[in-house]
Amino acid sequence: MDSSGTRRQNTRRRLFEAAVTLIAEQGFSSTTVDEIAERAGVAKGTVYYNFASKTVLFEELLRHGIELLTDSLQAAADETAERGGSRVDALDAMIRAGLDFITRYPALMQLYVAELWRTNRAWQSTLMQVRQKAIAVIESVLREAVATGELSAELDIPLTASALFGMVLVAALDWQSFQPERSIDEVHSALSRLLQGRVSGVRP
Amino acid sequence: MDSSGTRRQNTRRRLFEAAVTLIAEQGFSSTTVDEIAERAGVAKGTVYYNFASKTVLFEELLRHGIELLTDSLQAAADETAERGGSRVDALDAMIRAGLDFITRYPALMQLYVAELWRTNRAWQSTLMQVRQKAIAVIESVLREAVATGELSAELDIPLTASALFGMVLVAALDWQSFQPERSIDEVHSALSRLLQGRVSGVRP
DNA sequence: CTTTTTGCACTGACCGGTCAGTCTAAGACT
DNA sequence: AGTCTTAGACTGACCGGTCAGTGCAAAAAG
Repeated sequence: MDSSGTRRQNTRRRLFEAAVTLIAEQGFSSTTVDEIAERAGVAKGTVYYNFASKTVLFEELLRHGIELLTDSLQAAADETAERGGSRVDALDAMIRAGLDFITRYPALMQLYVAELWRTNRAWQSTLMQVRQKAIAVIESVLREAVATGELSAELDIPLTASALFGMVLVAALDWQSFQPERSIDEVHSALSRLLQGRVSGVRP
Repeated sequence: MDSSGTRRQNTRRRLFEAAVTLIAEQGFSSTTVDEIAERAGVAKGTVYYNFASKTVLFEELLRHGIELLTDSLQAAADETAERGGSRVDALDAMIRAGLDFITRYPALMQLYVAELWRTNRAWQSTLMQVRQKAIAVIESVLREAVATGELSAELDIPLTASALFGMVLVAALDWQSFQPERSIDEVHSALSRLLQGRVSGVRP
C-alpha cells in the first residue's frame, strides 16, 4: 500500500482542502484549528504535526493555490501563441482561463481577495509575491501586444494588468455569488465585449 | 472640527472611524472591542451603550459607509446629466468618483471587498442590500445609455455593471497598496482607456 | 432630573498550541 | 518462526490566555 511518504502528503492535501473552504467562508481568524481538523477527518494534533502553526498552514495553502492559477494563465497564453493567435486573443484566452479557475476553486479566490489588501498581517509578503507572479503573466502579454503594435503604446501596463485582473476577479465572484444561473459563456462574452471596446456603441 | 450633532452622534461617529481602520487592517474577528474603544478614546461600556453588539456596530458601519459611496456615484451621474454630458461621460465621471471615494475612505472599501463574498456570516444580508444599491446606480446609467443608443443593445447590463465596479475597485486598491506613487489622473485615464476600448489600438 | 459616559472588576466560553502516549508497519535479533 | 525495537504518523485531553459581554456606582453633560 501507500507508504509513509504518501500518507503524509495525503493528510496535508486534505487539510488544505478543509482549510480553504472554511477560511473562505469565515475568514482566517474565526476559523478554528479544531474545525479544520474535524473537516479533514484528523485529530487536532495532526495539524500541528504537519504544519508549524495555523498561520503557516495558511501561507502554504496560498502559495500552493496561486501557483495553480499562475500556471493556468500562462498555459492559456502559451497555447494561444502556439495556435498563432494574436496577443489580444491571448488576453481573451486568459480571461477564460481565469473564469474556469474560479469555477473550479471558488473558495481560493474568495479568500485571496479577502486578504490581499490587508496590512499588518503575517502573510502579507507571501501574498505580495503571489500577486506579483499572477500579474506578471498578464503584464508580459500586454507588453508583447504593445511591442507588436496590437495595442496602443500609450497603455499603462501595470495599471491595465491590475484592472483586468480585478475586472475578471470581481465579475466572476459576483457571478458565482449573485447570478449563478448565468453560463460561463455569458460572463466570458460580457467581459470580452468590455475589453474590446464594443461597449461604446460600435455595433458588430 | 465641527461638533455638530448630539453628543451621542459624535461618539458613534468616532467609534465608526476607529472601527473601520482597525477592521480593515486586521479583520473583524481579530479586532477587539477594547481596541476599538481605546482608539476612539472612549470607555468600553460606551461601545455597548451605543451599539447592541460588536456585530451590530459593524453592520451599521457598513450601511452608513456604503451609503456615502452610493450617494457619491449618484451625484457624479447627476452632475454629468445636468451639464448635458453623454451617458458614457457619466460612466467616466463615476469612475472618477469611485477613485476619489477610495482615496478618501480606503479602509472602508478594503473591508468591503474582504467581506462581500463570504458566506455564513451575520452581516451577509446587510452587505447584499448595500451592494445592490451601489450596483444599481451603475446599472441605471448603463440602461439609459442603451436606451439612447449610446451603447450596444447587446450589453449584458448586470454583468457589465459588476465588472466595471470590480475593475475600478481592484485597480484602486492595488494602486493604493502597491503603486501609491501614481497620480489619480494616471489611474483614471488608464481605466477610461480600458473602458472606451482604446486598449485595442484604436486611437482617439 | 435625564441622558450619556466612565472605570473597572468579573465571568465564562472559546481557542491556539502542547505533550505524553497510541498505533502500525518495517526491520532486527534469536 | 516468534519476539523485540524503532520510527513515523497520529491522537485527544489539557493548559494558559484572550475576549465579548455584563453590572454597577458615580461622575459629567445638557
